[in-house]
Amino acid sequence: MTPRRLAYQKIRSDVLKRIETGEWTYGDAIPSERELARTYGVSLMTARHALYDLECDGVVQRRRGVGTFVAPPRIEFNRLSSITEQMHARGLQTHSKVIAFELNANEESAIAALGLESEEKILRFERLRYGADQPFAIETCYLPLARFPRLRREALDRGSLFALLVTDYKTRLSYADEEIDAVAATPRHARLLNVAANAPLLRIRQVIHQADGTPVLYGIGFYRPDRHALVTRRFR
Amino acid sequence: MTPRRLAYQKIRSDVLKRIETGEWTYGDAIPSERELARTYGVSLMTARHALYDLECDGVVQRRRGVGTFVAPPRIEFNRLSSITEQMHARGLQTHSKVIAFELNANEESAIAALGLESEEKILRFERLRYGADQPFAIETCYLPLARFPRLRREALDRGSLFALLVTDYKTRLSYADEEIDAVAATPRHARLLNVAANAPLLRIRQVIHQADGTPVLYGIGFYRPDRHALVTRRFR
DNA sequence: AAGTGGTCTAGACCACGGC
DNA sequence: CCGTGGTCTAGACCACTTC
Repeated sequence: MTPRRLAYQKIRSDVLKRIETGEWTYGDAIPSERELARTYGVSLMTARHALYDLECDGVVQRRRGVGTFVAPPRIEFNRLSSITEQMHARGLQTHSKVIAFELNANEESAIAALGLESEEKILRFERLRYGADQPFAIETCYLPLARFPRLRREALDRGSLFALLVTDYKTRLSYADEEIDAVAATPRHARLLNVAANAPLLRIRQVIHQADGTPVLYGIGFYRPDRHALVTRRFR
Repeated sequence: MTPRRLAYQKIRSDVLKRIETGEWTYGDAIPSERELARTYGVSLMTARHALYDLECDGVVQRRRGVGTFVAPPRIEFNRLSSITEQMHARGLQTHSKVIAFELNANEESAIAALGLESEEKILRFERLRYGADQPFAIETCYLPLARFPRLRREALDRGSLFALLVTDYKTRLSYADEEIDAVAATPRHARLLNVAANAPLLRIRQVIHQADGTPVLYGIGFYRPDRHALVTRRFR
């Protein structure tokens, strides 16, 4: 349970919940500032604070003289999200198989990407990822062992790595720098992904940072281009 | 008619100006809420409002118990820019060779991407792009002829397509939706790009929109992954 | 202890939109 | 006209950081 001691956060999350559950949907008017202030027994400024935050987050649109309305659902571009989250958002099932797990890896590229000293221990694991029961990606992750002790292989089998980092290790994920290119499948990759040898694969290398800027994860993923295309929007 | 300056906006823009002129730079403390309130003769809440807005815009960082500071300059990621612009920013020379130019193309994918009727005329051209005198990409562009009449082959040889669209046709470029994957080089691509047949290539398909949302350009690019990687930053 | 940002009150008046 | 959001006041107390 999360402590809800702040009045404006209480209002904020209550409104958010009603929108998320579909009780209020796109275009619906939500209670006015004065009404919220009255029902929650707070001052106008406090009710405003809640609505202002929701407007900044794009959840809500306010029109002077008219009211406050649920904003149209946003399409999130360029968002850092895990495969599990992406697939789930589209209503697709995923699962993974951990095919390698090593407590003391030693790879220069990972050490450099994570900004570590060469003596530090690194956790390395490799997962074969499935969507609709077909393998579509191989991902290798490197994490500093000191930051994530007791991370066990079994935990990875069960669920989302992102969820694990956030809940079990209190990681505040912030951003990822990514480099995307194309490579030919090695015989091993070809076998695991069920494609021809030398078939083109999309390769994404990423360093994920937490809120304070510290790198927490270095990942290399190889994706079957027929099953996973990267979609982005760029602005001028 | 002079729009009356609201107190919090006045504070906001004054602070912004001092940052833009370099009077206050990255890391500097800016006056506290109470100090701003006093010097502008407004209440605390009003000074707070100004600082809160600046924080939302990422101009300023606030730290409880410490103060408010100028935020580090933001790096613009995921910006829509042409190859010419990207290369130029890194101090690299590029040139292109137009290897196809067709006034009345008829390709379903392009017509659909541009949201046109099937009878409309489409301009199609293909360019082989060089960086440091080595070919690294083949790009095919489709544009609605009605929007860009008199676009001549010679103009493309000379300079940047983006510059042409902006200056000669008053196009206000706004955003691009892109789809990125990997494909094997066709024999023709392999020959032009000087790679082995079936070598992996990065493929980027994009629809560029102008400010009013109208699609103005559909492009397919094939990139040698050893000479051109895509770099992005994604935020949580 | 002093100073900072964070939350909150109980009002006020203004600007706007719809009826 | 009434109800809406937008701005603003003059205080209050709390939580946090630094000295």
